[in-house]
Amino acid sequence: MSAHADTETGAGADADEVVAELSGLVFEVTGRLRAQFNAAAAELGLPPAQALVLAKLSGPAPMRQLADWLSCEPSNVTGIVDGLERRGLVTRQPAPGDRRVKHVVLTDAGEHKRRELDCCTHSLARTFFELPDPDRQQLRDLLARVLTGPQASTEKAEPS
Amino acid sequence: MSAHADTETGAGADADEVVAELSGLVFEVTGRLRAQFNAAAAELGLPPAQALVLAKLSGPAPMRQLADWLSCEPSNVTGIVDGLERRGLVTRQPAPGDRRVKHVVLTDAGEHKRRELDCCTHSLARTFFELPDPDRQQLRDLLARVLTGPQASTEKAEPS
DNA sequence: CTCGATAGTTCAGTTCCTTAAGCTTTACTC
DNA sequence: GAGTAAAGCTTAAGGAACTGAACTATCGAG
Repeated sequence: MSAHADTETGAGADADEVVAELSGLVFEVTGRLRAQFNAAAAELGLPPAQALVLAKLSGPAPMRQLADWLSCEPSNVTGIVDGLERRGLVTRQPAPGDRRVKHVVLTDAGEHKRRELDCCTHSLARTFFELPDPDRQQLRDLLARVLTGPQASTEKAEPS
Repeated sequence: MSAHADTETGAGADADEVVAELSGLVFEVTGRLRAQFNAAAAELGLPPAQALVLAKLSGPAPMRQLADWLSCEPSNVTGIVDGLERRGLVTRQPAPGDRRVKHVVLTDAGEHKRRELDCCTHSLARTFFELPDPDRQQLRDLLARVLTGPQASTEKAEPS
């Protein structure tokens, strides 16, 4: 793999190579994860995107927010929510205070299905990230820091 | 959150909670990553799945292998490769030795586009995983271990 | 040679997703 | 208050992704 182990850092890597490897790994991980999630969703009779929405939907949320969650156009959300509604898992309710917005809310069946899906994804994560406990916590912390962005990472102790 | 903090591990977590958090984080990370990758692909005039194939395709590979990479049905691959062929990025060539299989091989334009895409994904990974170097290496190592599966994870020091 | 498995394709049908209108309701401005 | 811009959602048209079933062609083993 590392044809030019030029530096003597021990781990055999300048930053670019680490990034390249990371890129490849992330590709692979997300690919497998997506496949397994889709399979789990299909098991419950749900298409991928609809399952994704269901998983995210804890309380009533406006359509617009779903579009943000999915990083897609609002017009797309219409179809996905249509699907969920057809399956009886959500309903559209007029939002109080602003008659433009419609809130997507879970039905009882939707709540139930959501719990099932949640259970699936957790057990999926449990078997997928088959690591000793401390490593799992470390992975969690690293990912959390990645999500919060480059923020308090350079400073070690905040100046209080 | 942790209603039953029964153990006193200090980090406030029994394994289930860590897994639950990990599940949520991974959801978020993969979602954003997918969105950014799709955007980068669109920048190069490529639909997501075709970009995915292009990124994976280093040498000639039979259709079947692509299906495995994408975790999808072979019939789906036909369409995706049709798209890449229409764009002049790959060609289908009969495999020597077995006249059933067709190899998907990059054209010159395909090689070029692939390099562009590679460059994009690397710079994407670089900015997405904005962490100090040692943390980045650690993340890489953890992901690598996740991919290789539950194998030499219980032992700490390899005998080498 | 015949059978059964394997590699690809085609076809029909669903889902996802985007752009470009359009409609209704709000918010801003004069 | 009237006029206008903006926001939230929907519709319509079209491309791309994906599956399942049926089909062709090839390979391998008996």
